[in-house]
Parts: sequence; C-alpha cells; structure tokens
Amino acid sequence: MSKIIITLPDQSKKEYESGVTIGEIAYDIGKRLGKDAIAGKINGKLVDLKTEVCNDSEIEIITFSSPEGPDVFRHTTSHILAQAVKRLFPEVQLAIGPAIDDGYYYDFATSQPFTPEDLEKIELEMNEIIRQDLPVERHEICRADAIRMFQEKGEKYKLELIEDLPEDAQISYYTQGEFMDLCAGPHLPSTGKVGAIKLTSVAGAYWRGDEKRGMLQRIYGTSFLSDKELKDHLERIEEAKRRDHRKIGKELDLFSLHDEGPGFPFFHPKGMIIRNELENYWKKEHIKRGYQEVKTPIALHADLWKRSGHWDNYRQNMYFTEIDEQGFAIKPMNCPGGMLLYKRDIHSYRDFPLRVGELGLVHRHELSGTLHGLMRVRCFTQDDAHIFMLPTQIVDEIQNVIKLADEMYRVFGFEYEVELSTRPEKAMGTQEEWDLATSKLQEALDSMGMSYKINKGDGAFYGPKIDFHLKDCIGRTWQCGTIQLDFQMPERFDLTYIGADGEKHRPVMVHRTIFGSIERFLGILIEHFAGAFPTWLSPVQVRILPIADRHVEYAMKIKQELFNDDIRVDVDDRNEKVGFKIREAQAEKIPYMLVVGDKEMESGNVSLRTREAGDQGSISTQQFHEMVVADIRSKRNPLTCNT
RNA sequence: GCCCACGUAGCUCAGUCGGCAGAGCGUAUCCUUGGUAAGGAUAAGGUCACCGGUUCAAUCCCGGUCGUGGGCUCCA
Repeated sequence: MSKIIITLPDQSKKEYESGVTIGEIAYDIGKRLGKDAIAGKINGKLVDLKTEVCNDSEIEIITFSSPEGPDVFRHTTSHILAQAVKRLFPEVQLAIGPAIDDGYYYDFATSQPFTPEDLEKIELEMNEIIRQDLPVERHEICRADAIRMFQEKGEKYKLELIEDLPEDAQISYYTQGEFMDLCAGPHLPSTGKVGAIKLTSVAGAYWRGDEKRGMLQRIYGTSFLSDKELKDHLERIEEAKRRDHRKIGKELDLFSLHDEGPGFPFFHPKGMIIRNELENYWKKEHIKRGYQEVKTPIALHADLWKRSGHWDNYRQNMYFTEIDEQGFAIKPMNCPGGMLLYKRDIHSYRDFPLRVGELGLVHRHELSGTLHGLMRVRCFTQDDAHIFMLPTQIVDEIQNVIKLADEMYRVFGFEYEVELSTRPEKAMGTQEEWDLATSKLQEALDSMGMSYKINKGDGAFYGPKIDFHLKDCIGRTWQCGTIQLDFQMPERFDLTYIGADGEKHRPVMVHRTIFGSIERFLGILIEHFAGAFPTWLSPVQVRILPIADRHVEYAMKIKQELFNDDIRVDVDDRNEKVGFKIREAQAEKIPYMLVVGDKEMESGNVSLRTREAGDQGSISTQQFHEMVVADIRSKRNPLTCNT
C-alpha cells in the first residue's frame, strides 16, 4: 500500500495512508492554522473535502477567509434556501442556485410567485436548518442512475442539466437531511457552519438566461460568517442608496425624468452647468490632440441606414419617422453621418490620422425594463470621434486614445478596468478581418502593458472593441469609454484615400468615446462624488451669506468681483439666520461659503467656510479670490471617497 | 419586452378592513436683523397616475393602460 506524504504549513511532513481524503488533511492543516477548512483544491481545482488525494496532487486548503471561501459557504446557503423552499412548498421545482458576488440566488419553477411574506417564512425555515446543523454529504453516481433518480423526483430542470453532461460522466449530488440536490460542489461540511443569512429580493429570471424559455422565480440572498459582517454589508448597500444619482439628482435639482418621456432625461440649469463644463473640458482636450469637431443631423434617410448595416443589424433599437413620404431614421449612432462627411472630400494619406469628433445626440429604443436614471436612457450624447488612418497607424493611434482616456479618467479620480470584446454571433465581415482587427487592439494594449479581460463574443456588429469600465467610490463598475475598430463602414461606404503611389486605397476607421455618454458619465460622477463635485464642476462654486440686510450691498460687491472672473457665485439674501443659510448651502454641497457682517465690512475681509472643513476664519477677499481661481483651474478632487 | 413590487401635495412619506384627504419639509405673506447646520406666526397647495368595472358610495376592491423600483435579457 502506497503512502502519501504531505508538507504542512509549518514545513513538517506528515505521512498518510492512500485513500486519505483532502478533508482529513485539511483538518490537520486547519488545526495548525487555527482556521476552519471548508473546501480544498487539488491541482488548482475546487473539490469537496471527501475527495481522495494521490501522491502527486498539489493541495490547497480553502478556509472561510480565503478568496474562494465565501463562494463555498454562499453556495451551501443557496442549498439551505432550496431546502427551506422545498419544506414549505413541496411542489416547487428546483432550477439552479449558484453563489454570486456578495451572495447567492436560487431559481425555482412555481405556479404562484413568492410574496414578501413567503420570503419571511423561508428565512425563518433557513435559520431552522442552520440550527439543526445537518451534515452536508457528497454522493457520486453514474449518469443513467442520476437520470432515473431525478425522473423519480420529477425535477425536470435538473434532468435537463444532467442530459447535457457527457454519457460517461460521474454525477455528484449533495444531501443535507431530507434534501438532495444535483451539484458539483464543494460545500461546507454542515449547515450549521453558515452564520448570518438574509434574503434580499425576489425577481423573475429566464431559465438559462434565454427569454424564449420559461420565466422562473429567483430568490436573492446573502450570507456571512457573523452578524457583524452581514450588518456591514447591509450598511454598504445603504451607502450606495444614499449615493444614488437619481436621489441626489433630484435633491440637487440637476435633472428629472417625466412620465411623458420615459428614458428621455430633462436637464435643469444646474445639471446643464455640469454638462457644459464636461463638454468644454472634453473639447479642450481633443483640440489639443488634433481633433476637429463636427455636428451631424439627428434624422437621416432610411437608405443611409440600409447601407451602413444598421437596418439589418440594429433596426429593433431604432426610431423611425416619415418626411415627405420618405422613410427616415433617428440616428442611434453617429458613424453613418460621419461617413457622408468623409466622402465629401478627396483625402490624402498625408492628412492621416484624420480625427473627427462629435458630441452627437443619439436615440435608441432600449427595452422599457432596462431604463435606469441617467445610466441607461433612450437618448444620450455620445462623445464620439471617428479616426481615419492607414493600416500602419492603427496601433499608435489606439494607444493615443488609451492615453487620452487614462488622462481624462484620472482627472476625476476614477479607477477603471479594461475589457477586450471579440466577434459576436451577429456580425458583418469575414473571420480574417475580425482576427486582424482583434489582434491590432490586443497589440496596442499589450505593448502598453495594460491588463485587461477578454469578453468573447461581446463586440459590436461591425468590429471588436476595447471597453473602459469605471469604478465608482464603492467599487461598482460602469462601461463608459470604448474604442471600436471598424473595417466594415469604410467598405460599405466605399471610403478611399490617395496613397503615396497616387492610387486609391481603403482607410481604416476607429470609433471611440471617452465619457461614453455624457448622461451616464454624469450619473457616475454624481455617485462617485456623492453630489459634492470638485469646484470646477460645482453648479454654485461660492455662496455669500450676509448676516443682516445691511450687509447685502457688501456681499453684492464681492459677488461682482468673483463673477467678473467667471466664478459661479450667488448671494443668499433671504431673511434667514446665518445658521440656516449654512445648513442649506451645505446640503447643496457648495464648496465655499463666505459669511459677511459688520466685522468683514470694516476689515474688507470675508469669513470663509468650506464644505469639507467647516469654519476657516477670516481671509482677505483678494486671497480668497485667488484661492478659488486656483482651485477651479487645478480641477482638484474633494476628499469624499473614503467609504 | 418578461417576472415581482409600487404609484397619495413641489419633495419625503402617513392614512382610509369602502363613507368630506393628513404630517413634516419646501413655497407665499407678515413679524423678527439674527455671527457659522433648522427664529416665530398665518396661508395657499391634491380628480389619491390614467381608463373602465363592482357598489347607494371607490383614493381603497377587481380588470386594463401608463410610469417607477428591484431583477432577467440587452447596453454608452
């Protein structure tokens, strides 16, 4: 009989009989580490604690605190959820129930939807199962037996899953008490190991994500080792709610949505100030980098969209209208208009790369259920640009765009993730073209040493793309910037340039955005700063608070001085006390407040109060003036990202 | 688009197991001229999302439409 030798964390070696399970070894290791072993990895693959170890196995032990740990105990919690549902509603069929970020869900096929009261009952039953501390056991059977077993139980979704597995597959299932579930594992050793649980919501979800298949009832929940961790988690969710751009947008009077225009946001004067600042900044940065700016029309003839491929590939997202008995479409993208502009002139290779920017208003008929504040709307302004170039310029030019995006995101203090999306199922062009385009994007990223994730099949219908996902203060990510290589549009529109040889050639084209859409970017900014914008973006930068009526004239004089320097300043001359005015200015997140009364009028100073630091004492008007101008010019970020 | 929940004053929300609709904030007017996060008084404000049904009577019960929220799918 062969022996298995394992090196323990303290470098001591221990010998085991063959047939030892990873659980037995984990127990020894766990004892030494003072931690609970909940699962193990053999050769990098998560396995159950009952899996046998061979001599050449590379073993890793998963504890509650290791990165995979939460997945394991949340997966077990999802089984506890399913068990509780089965106890209360025996007729319900089980679909799937994985661990997800921060929690888990389980999909059920039911005749009646779950009510909030049902959730409460299920939660109580789950706590009962945890209290019973049922051992979780792994079993393996062959595929045929598994099919027989789940047929008997009448679990048709489970059957479908098994039938998709290869003929010779060993099928694992798990039991805890009276409950059993098809599952690859791994799981906690017993249900009592789960700490605090909470069911968060119930929602509909399609079986296997396919809208043509049935709609299932999905219960979402989360679980943590301790009540404290659960409490912290729920507090983070509360913080996200406090930062919700829809709430802050209303409170700060930035924008609104109306029943009369679902998904078509209205921008209020204060929201427009931020928009305009963003757009002006965008224009400045682009002019610096050799971009020209154009504006193309919103409605264009249907023939153009047939030619561009949007008719065939994007029609279900487009709005149409009729002008003089001719079909027109409202543009969902800016490119076809840009193509027409390009074709007006004969272009020389000497003019390349030709960078043409457009803050273009596009309309897309998004499904009603997907609309979300400013993040997902039906009309939005893309900070678009089309770059025409020689094939040899692709890598350089894409790097230029990546650098521009990096610089602009940095100004706002954003961290971001990069993704590369490849050919989708519905796509124009040949595989070779796609491979070439994709490899160019990859080359640009690789040579800059960027780390990125590959999203297979997620590209646009005309080309592969690099996406920038911005991370907000509390770690959520949103897709904003995109760089899309397009070999199709130039072909379809027969774009040409005159090369050094005097002959016509086909240019390469890139579509790109940095903000993505002004609307979404503003939404993210609101949440990122929780409404406390850096001074350069603040709708009101300075508010002057006269103490009594006799100080208003002095306040107006200071206001005029600042106003002459394009500082956004107002005077709160309402008949209220200073305390009240400060309270309101603070709620409006105005960066600077100036209190003026008898003392200030006499000395010619102002009393400064800042949004972040409160009372700052007396300062000369001149000094304050210079301070604000410098602050605005620096685009400095406030220190609000500390959650 | 699909599943679930929701829709009451400008805002945040009570409320009516079917019988004249409520608070706080905000707004207006008046008093107060006050020194760093809410001074006081008075008043105006609602077809209870919309359309239909049941009923002596509907904001409430039922059906539909629209919208919003959380998900699915999709996406900047």
